[in-house]
Amino acid sequence: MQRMTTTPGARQATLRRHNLRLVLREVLEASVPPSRADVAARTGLTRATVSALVDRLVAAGMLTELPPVTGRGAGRPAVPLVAAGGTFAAIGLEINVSYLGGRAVDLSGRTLAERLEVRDFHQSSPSKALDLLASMARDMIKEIRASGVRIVGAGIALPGIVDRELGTLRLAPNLGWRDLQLADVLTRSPFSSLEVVELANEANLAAWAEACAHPEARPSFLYVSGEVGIGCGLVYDGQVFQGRRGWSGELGHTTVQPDGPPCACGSRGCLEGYAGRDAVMTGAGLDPLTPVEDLLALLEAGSADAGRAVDRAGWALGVALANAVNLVDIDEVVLGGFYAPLAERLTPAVAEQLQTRVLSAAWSRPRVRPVASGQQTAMTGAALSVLQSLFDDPSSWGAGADAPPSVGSAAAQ
Amino acid sequence: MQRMTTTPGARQATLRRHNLRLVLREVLEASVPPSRADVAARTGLTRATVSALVDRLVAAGMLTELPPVTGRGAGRPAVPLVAAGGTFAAIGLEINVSYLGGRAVDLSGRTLAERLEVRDFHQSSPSKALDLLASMARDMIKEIRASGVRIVGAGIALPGIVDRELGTLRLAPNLGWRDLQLADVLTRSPFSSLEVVELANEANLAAWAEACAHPEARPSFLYVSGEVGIGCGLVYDGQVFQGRRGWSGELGHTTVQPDGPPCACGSRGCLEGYAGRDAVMTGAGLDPLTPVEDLLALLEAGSADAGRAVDRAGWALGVALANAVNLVDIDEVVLGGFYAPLAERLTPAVAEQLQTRVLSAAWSRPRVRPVASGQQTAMTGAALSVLQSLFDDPSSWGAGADAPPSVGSAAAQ
DNA sequence: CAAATTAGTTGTGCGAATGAACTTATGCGG
DNA sequence: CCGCATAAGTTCATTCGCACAACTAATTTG
Repeated sequence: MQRMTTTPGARQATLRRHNLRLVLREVLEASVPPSRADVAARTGLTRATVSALVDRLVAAGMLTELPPVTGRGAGRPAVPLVAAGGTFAAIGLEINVSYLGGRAVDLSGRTLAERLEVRDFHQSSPSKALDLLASMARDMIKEIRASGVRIVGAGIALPGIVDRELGTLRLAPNLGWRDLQLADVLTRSPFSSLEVVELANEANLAAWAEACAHPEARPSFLYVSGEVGIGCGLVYDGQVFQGRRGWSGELGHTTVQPDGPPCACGSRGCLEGYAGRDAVMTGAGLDPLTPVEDLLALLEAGSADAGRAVDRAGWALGVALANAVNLVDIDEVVLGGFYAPLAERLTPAVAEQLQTRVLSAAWSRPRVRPVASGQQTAMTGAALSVLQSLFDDPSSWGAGADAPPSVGSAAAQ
Repeated sequence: MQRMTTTPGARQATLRRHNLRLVLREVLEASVPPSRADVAARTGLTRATVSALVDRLVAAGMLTELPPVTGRGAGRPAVPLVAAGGTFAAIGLEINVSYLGGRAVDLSGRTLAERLEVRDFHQSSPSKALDLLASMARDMIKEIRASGVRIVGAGIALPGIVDRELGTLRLAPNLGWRDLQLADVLTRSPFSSLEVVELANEANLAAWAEACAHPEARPSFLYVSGEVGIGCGLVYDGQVFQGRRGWSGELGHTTVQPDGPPCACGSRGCLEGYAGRDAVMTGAGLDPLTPVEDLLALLEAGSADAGRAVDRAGWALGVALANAVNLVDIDEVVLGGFYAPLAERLTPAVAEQLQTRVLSAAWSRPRVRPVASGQQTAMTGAALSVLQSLFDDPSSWGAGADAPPSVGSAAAQ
């Protein structure tokens, strides 16, 4: 679904780039470490070609050979290939309403560093938050570089509408931020030393992380990120659909009841008014800033208010999601953010609305499940989305040149 | 956003296929017939390479050279290239609730043949309608082949949920059809002689036709097809988003009012109940089968009922579209089907809802406009979508082999 | 009419993948 | 314990598409 403005003519270098990427992906997405021969069989390339490409990727520090496995029948034992750890990493950062943090992730998916600052950022000062974020990033970059890891770049997840082309945060209603030119921030201190710096919507990136949790499956689903605001990310065949300018996924301001209560956005009956964190907490008789655990406790204790608030959220979520599913032909919905811990209670109501309101539900019942990729998913997604630029073109990250004849970094003397 | 299940390894033939397609597209999408040198400049390929590729495409009958244009400054006059007419064509067929028809379209976009049978197919017999469609197709195929044109294939547009993988029409509520195995039909008489036969949703294909109307612009919009049912097609950067199984675009069963009137689909408050053709006609005090012109006349005459019905439709459409726009980051809505003639009256109400309900509307007002690609758009789209398979791989349609040394078909002797 | 300019063609060289033969390393059966 | 079957990985000549540069062709300009 995405094509660059003008596809450039393909030369032979394009061929190699393509196949290099193909081989790298094949290894990274495999459920069990494949050998060169496996990759050759799966891609249709010859063993000779794959071997040459793998050698480049190994030399560039993107893949590693594991010790040969013996005992799998006759023949020379295969050398399994896996993503190399400790050579390339990316930093994912996130500003959210209730926390701010960062995580550095390896090509092999390992977390190399992590920071988290839990604090209320409702109506906060952008410059203070951004300074905090920058110093966190600076700190992590220093730590990681010290251990000899090359940093591909950083991605920043934001809970609002981000114009990825211009580097602007148009609107983050719950942070109280509006029309921020983040492009300047990105050309300053820790970020200016990085090749790739990206902004994106929090929900889109969380969806990315969830998609990467099972790369071999190339899943398709709609990820719903329930926080104070409600965003969503559409994953299609393992790829995230980001939209032309990156504004997709504003599920929270989808209309559930056209004559419903007014919303701060100027519309009426938005999903957020029924299923946003504040609405649910308030409906349950809690302070909006209360942690989810307290709500779970109330539900456990059988509180009628809490039950009603959650049921109403599930109903509204179901209505909004049914609209989305009717529109884009997706059969799985993943509940993330603060919906994840509530999933057991939320799922039946959501599923019921999907069942009655989705036209295709009659022969293909949409599934609903909680997120599988853990906490603070968006910052992981931000890191992974930056690593993607390495997957997409390994040759521009050192896998292009011929492998050096031998020892160490004695090249180009 | 779309990738095949497993991308095959690229060999050198892949390179040529890619560039062949690139050159063909470049010529077809150009707003003014380009020369070989123009194409070279735009693609980044060398003039030599482009020349060789163009020669193949000309030999295969996909491109034609126009007489050299002189008087554009110094230098040897350029030979403009255009899509060749009269060598390749595709057949687009459509079954709709109020008509059934077909259209054969040329590579150059010219209509070579056309058939239309206006009749009421509400709750009709599938086999009768399909027989009629098949005989129409047979007739057109014969006529076109007689004039020496090669037929690439046929596409069939259907007003319902089509499973493109299985070749099944799952549900077409207004035809009264359900779970039809069309795969058999497609392996029978006129269709069995064609290389490409495709099924798709009517709205998706109409969106395709609309997208092809301005190929040089690579437009992005949401096409709304208002008929008895309401479907939509998402066009993104000139490409139609068809969904995994082709079920996308069921806008008509999007919820506008969760506790609204029950719909035949089993849900409540579906858009179709407010803005479907039957609802609008009935609301205006007309018989559902009345032609749109009568409704326009009533509006002209100042009928309060008609005005109210259309306004209500515009409001509901606006609500439903706002949800869609919030979800997918599209800034243009195109009104097609019976909404096209009503567009002048409908647009303000739709635009008003979009303005208040779309979160990004504050800084990027969504545009609303009527369709530009004429009547029975879906069958044109069906033909164009089949031609796409030729654009996508010209080499498999005769542009692969080396150009014959000279005269006629005296090759391979 | 010569010089400048641009379009299109020709021929050489390079690079990436192929394919077949080869080397390496194991299991298995006598 | 040896030799054969088997499979992984490597080597090298071949193939093929594109780049590059030199060339020819056809026009405008002065």
